[in-house]
Amino acid sequence: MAASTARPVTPPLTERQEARRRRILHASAQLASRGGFDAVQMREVAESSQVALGTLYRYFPSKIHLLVATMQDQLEHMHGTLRKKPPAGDTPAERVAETLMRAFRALQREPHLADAMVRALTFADRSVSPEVDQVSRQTTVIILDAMGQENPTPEQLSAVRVIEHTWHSALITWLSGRASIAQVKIDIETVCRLIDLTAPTDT
Amino acid sequence: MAASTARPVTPPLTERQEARRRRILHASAQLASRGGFDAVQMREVAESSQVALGTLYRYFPSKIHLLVATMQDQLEHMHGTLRKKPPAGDTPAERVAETLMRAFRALQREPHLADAMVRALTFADRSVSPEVDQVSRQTTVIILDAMGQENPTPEQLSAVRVIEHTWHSALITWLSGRASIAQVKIDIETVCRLIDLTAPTDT
DNA sequence: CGCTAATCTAGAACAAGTTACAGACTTGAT
DNA sequence: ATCAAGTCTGTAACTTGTTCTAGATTAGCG
Repeated sequence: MAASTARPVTPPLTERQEARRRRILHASAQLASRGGFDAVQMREVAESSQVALGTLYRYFPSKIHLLVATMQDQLEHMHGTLRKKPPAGDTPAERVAETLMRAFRALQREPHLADAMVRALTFADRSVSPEVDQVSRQTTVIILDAMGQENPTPEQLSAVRVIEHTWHSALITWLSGRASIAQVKIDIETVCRLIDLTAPTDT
Repeated sequence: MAASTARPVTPPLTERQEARRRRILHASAQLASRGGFDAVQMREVAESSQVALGTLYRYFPSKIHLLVATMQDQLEHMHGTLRKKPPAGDTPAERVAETLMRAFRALQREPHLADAMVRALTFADRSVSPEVDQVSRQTTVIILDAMGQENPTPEQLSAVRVIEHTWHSALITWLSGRASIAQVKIDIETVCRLIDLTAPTDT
């Protein structure tokens, strides 16, 4: 089972197609950076990226797909950036918390973009599951990286999932103005303690 | 401070108005129970509840407001139900996990309704913050109830917030088919361990 | 009862996501 | 170079959330 894990239907894009795709993602991020989720209007994205509306929909079958893809794109960036300066904490919990806080600070620099991406991510329905899952896997990798765990136990994977849950939901409460930055920090630090709970138990 | 904690602008409703409000919420829940978020169409809600579209919007200024209010409504129900049979676990963590799993099973009985409510909750923007906050407070009360904690420490409140984060986000992953029921159970149990971490520490 | 303000109704109108389609352009193979 | 298949463009249409308006109804008050 699980022959091709990723895109089942991605006949390699030509150069111009790749360029179109980039233009679209760029326009999406740009519009999102201004007014957040609402400002990413499909007609505007099409116009900004010099592509017909129908073409936009051929590349990204819905606004949600587009924004989730935008998030994938940004995540890759971020992972690259984070790799360069690995977190310095002594314990896995500290390093994960530090990593997430660093990501959080990056999001704070573009709160509108964060709004668009995170709202899309949590609003996505089943039709976007593969893409959302991809984002989730990418996030998992980042967290495991920070933990410095090569072979996580199932227990640790649960902890990582819970951390991701908290991460997404805490972002939402922050974006909708119901939690302060300080509170998000506390929540992240709190949930990261779960790692200590599952880390040195056995072997 | 905090004179009127709740609705600042709620001149008491007449009987007929109260009835209209109930009809609307009922129609909303009913439509949601069928097709989830998408099936709750404002025109249909208006028609089902025998109210003009404009009136619907006077009562609930957006679809999201309506669905969040529907969730408040359902939460009250649930809180009542949960009260009757308090959880039987020995530790606070067990009792909270048991309570949430009970709530989860209730949601499983109406997955479409759950979809509509949870999607609305996480998609809500700042304009719905008061209402979403109300839901959050209600959830907090339910969890604290299960813990049996009268005077939670700030640390415990953080743990509760993290549990709520996990609860919402885990529901989302389940609703969008990216996590199984078993996985949600594990995540809930995992995060509830945080309670042990913060419970008997001091005093 | 009769008045006035607020509320409700029916329905049109508008906004943005999505779909549909006819014609022009590209691509790849021969 | 030519042809067929697949893409892209421009544009209109459709859907559903939201807003607006004019006229009916209701509620509270003298």
